[in-house]
Amino acid sequence: MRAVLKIFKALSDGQRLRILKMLEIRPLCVCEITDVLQLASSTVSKHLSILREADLVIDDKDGKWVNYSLNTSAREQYINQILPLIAQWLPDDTTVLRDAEKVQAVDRNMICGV
Amino acid sequence: MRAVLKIFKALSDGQRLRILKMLEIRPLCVCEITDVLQLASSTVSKHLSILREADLVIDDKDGKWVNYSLNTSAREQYINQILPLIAQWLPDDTTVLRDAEKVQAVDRNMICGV
DNA sequence: CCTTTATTTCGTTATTTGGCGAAATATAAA
DNA sequence: TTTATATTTCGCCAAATAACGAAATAAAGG
Repeated sequence: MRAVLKIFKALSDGQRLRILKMLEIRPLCVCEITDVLQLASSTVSKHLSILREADLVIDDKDGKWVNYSLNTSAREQYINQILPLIAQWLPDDTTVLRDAEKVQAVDRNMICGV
Repeated sequence: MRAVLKIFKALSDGQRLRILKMLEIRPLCVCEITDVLQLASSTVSKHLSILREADLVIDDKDGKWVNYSLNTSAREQYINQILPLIAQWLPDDTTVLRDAEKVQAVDRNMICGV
């Protein structure tokens, strides 16, 4: 039950849902997500660690960047079953749509460290 | 997004997950659930109202009793998709199994108002 | 080596949440 | 109508959570 609870707790926050929906588009680094959500980078980092602890996302170190992506090949069935559900949810949510547009436009070399 | 968040928040508590797993067996009244979870009835009532607000359960008034059951015919797809997932999760969880045994044995006329 | 950039960790604060008991409500039974 | 039972609402407290900024860590580039 511990694992399931961790997953639902991770999913029960608006910012983290937004992050997951953004990651459906493509992998993102912390500062790209920070730019979209308009939160402190420490806050975004914390959200990502909660998603990672729940096995919903994985992180990939690439030089000074850490790329986060959906854990689409998780060992746990919970993740394999819930991520596809979320992927088909909220297609018309205004916040999610606006975030998606921002993700399309964002370039990490432009926005990070400005 | 509000509706989805409500659902995930409702699911992100251990006692509420236990309640949902118990309701998979059969509809239950507040005092039966109170007996299994060993919480104050006011606390159980609050948990049930959160599950009801999320549309995960429905309540049926029957005299002095209020029977709660899974909302298996919800209008929202979120509910229709997530309840079956939860139904197949945690089949071997010790707490869930112990709760299930208690539900089998419980008789509202015996335990309520003792 | 030193500086810059990206990220994480830590400490603090405000808000939310889960728990209880007492009081209020509703219904059944006497 | 009075009493008993089931449930909900309310007010309170303790614990958990989301947010921030500052400090620590890690890697790139001069």
